[in-house]
Formats: sequence, C-alpha cells, structure tokens
Amino acid sequence: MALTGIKGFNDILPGEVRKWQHVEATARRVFEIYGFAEIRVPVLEKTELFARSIGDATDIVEKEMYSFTDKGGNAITLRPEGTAGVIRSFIEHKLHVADSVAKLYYLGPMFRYERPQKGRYRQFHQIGVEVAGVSDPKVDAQVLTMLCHFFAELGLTEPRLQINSLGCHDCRPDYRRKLQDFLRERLDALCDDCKRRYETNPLRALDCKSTGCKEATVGAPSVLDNLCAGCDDHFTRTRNYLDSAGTAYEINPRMVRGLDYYTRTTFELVTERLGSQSAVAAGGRYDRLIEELGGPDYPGIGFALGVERVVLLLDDEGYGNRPDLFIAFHGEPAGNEAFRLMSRLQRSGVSVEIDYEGKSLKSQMRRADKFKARYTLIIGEDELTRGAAAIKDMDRGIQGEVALDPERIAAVLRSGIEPTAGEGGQP
RNA sequence: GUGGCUGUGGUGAAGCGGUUAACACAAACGACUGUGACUCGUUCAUCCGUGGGUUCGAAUCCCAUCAGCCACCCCA
Repeated sequence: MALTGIKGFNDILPGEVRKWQHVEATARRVFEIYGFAEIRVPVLEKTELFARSIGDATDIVEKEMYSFTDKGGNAITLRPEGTAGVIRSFIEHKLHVADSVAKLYYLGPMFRYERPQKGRYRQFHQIGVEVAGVSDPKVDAQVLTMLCHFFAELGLTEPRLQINSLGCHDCRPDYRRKLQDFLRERLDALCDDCKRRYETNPLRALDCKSTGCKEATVGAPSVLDNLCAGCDDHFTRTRNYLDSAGTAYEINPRMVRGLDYYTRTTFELVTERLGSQSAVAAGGRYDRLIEELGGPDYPGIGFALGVERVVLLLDDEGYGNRPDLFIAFHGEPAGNEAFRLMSRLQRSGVSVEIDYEGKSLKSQMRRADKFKARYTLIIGEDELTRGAAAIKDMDRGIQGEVALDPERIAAVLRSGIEPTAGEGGQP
C-alpha cells in the first residue's frame, strides 16, 4: 500500500486551490480597505501561551491540541487558533508604541485533534483579524461590517450574522450565579454534558442541542438583561452603529463561546448549508486578554473564519483559467518555430499552451479545445516557408492569417481576427 | 472521545457465493481524407480500501484494520 497522508490533514489540489486563492485575495482586498495590515506569526508557540489565553479548562486545551516536547525539552504546541499568537507578537514587539491602534489580519493553518467531518479537519485554515487598542463600539460595528462585506464580495449573502454580549468581568459572574440558581432545580432535565458543566461553564446549557436542555432553559435569565451599565451601553451603541453602517444582524442571547477570553460583544456568522458545521466565522471582544498575557491594558476584538467552510459554500463555476493561445504544429521544423513563438509570447505576458509531443493535428485541436484556449495558431510546413500561419478564434470558429512574429500575433490576440477572403473556418 | 452508515477503474455506479466485474461519463487514439465542440469505432479494473479467516470456489459471508461520511461532542 502506498503511503497516504495523515487523517484530517488534506491536500488541496490544483482545481480547489483556485477557490482558496479567490477567498484569500478577497480577504486581503477587503481588509485592506478597512486599514488592516497582514501579520505572519509562527505555527508553533509555547504550550503555555494557549493554556493561558484560551483557558486551560476548555476542550481545546484539554484534549484537542497537538502538543509535544521538542529536542530541547520545551513544551510546544501547534497553534489551535490564531488570536493567541498574534497577541503574543503584538506584546513582544510592543506594537502599541508605534501606534495605539493595531489592526491586523492573518491567515494560515491551525491544528486541532478532532474527529474529522465535512468542514472540520485536523489541519484547517483560518483567516482572522484582530484589533487592539480600541474599546469604542464603533470598532465592534466596523469589524462586523467588514466581515459581512467580505462575504458579500464572495457573493455569499446567505450566512446570517448573530450577535450577543457576554458581559464583562464585573457582571458576568453575577449572571452566571443567577443562571446556576435557575438551573439548580432543573438539573435532572439537563443532558449529561451540561450536568457536568454545571459548575465549570453553566452558560453552555443555553446553547445545548439536546431537547432536555432546551426545555429546561426555557425562561432562563438572559445575559442581556443582566449586563452592567457599561456593558449594556456598549451593546446598545454597537447595535446603533451596526444600523448606521447598514449591517444586518440578529440578536441571539443564547450564543456562548468556547474560548474563555471573550467579553462583551460576541458574534457568529451561521449558515444552514453545512450541516452541523454551521459557524463559518466567529469572534468577539477580549478586553482583558492582552493584559493577562503581560501586555498593556488594551482592549481587543477579532474574528476568525474557516476557509474550508467558506470554500464549501462557493460554487464551482468560473474558476478556470483560459490560455490566450494554443499553438498547434505539424513536423519538427514547425515544432521548433512553435517553441520559439511560445517562449517570446510568454515572456511578453501572453499565456500559451502547446502539445509537447506534437501529436496529430486533430489531437492538438482537441487539446486546445479542452484548455478552452481563446485562439489557436496552426503552423505546418508550408506556413513555415510562407512565414505566416492560420490563427483561429476558437469561440467564434473563424480563421484568419498572421505573420509568424510574436508582436503580430499578440496584436491579433488583442484586436481579434479579420477573416481573410476565400479561406476561413467553418462553424 | 461516543454512536451510526459506507468503501468496486479518474468519476458516477451495477453485481450480493461460481460472470470475460455490466453500463455511463471522463481520458487516449482513430474515422468523417491537414482544424476542436456533433456522430461513429477502438482502447482503458488479472481486480473489487487493506490484512487475515470460512469455503472446492468470495468483490459478494466472518473478523480485524484503515479511510470517508453523518450525528454527538467541540468549534472556524
């Protein structure tokens, strides 16, 4: 048996890569409109970084990280998400000194040891953004607007934006206690997972899919009714700015997060089209994280989107690239001329395909058709002696003649064929 | 990590104990007498994810293993 790849680690083959490039290029283009700059950080970080940022009681840190000891005895981990590394870099290089606002984006592979499914792999890719240094809700609304803008640019209008506020370190503990009080009498109705999490993370019950938990949490106190004055004001203003920007959203007071660092605004972009992998992008505010990791007392907000999931939402159409010209030839001398022309034309920016083996003319024409070449140049022996060859517009099926000269050929490719009398293609 | 389903050529698939392992698409070549898309012809799985077992005989039954999918879990 031949060697195979690792489970959950996928090859992205040439046909698919075009979609990826489109997604990445769109992200870069849109994000730069909003003033974001790319940052590239390593794939490996010290294990401690993730334990401290994501939270060591979370599932990600507890059982999904690719952690190991390197030859120097250091505990290191393949990044399971992007925020921690970006923030670490922000702090380490004191980026806040150069500018009190940092607007960064990144893209690349992330790693989590999960059971693979469609839209969920062990090596997966995220495009993410982080803003450090602004607590004003304008930036919350701007980040969300940019995220929706990005999806709109891809022609994806179906994912819906859901927002919520998780409160801050002042009001969340109170809410949590309140919710625990509410759940205490209904503990029996909860699923085993939520029973287990009752102490550690009772909020999860709000988001649980089991019918028992759904019923038990009907009438549960809502986070949004229990925000402190500051958080409540922040959420209201965020919504006002979203309205002002024309960004559509819905409020989902049951949305919770799996990473511990989130505060205040949280959000998800959800789709119906990916089965249980419904979140295609998600993020939120993390006002304490930077300080907790040893940086300045800076607020932050960011999101990450799953590239695999976005690619899955894209249609297959329209990702082919058509060569400008296919050169068909007959005989060795014509082959040499074809090669010479191809080289010159390619150097001047024209994309040219050729049949390297010089098969039959029919075979070469078929290949030109398969490549969807716009034009085909046909060089035979008499064309060679005449110094001019037939050039065919493959879409229109008409044929003309052109001198065997790179510049004349390029000119025809630009302005089209003028059919020569007497000769010419049949439809 | 838990539960369920699936695994036949590049793709979609038929076959369900004894067949030359159908068929369609794709692909390669050829015919239509130097030029693609239509039509026609030829070729294309010594082999049925892998390893073992049962049997006179297995792609078809059993076991294991690997992989994929779906749901849970979690999350982007």
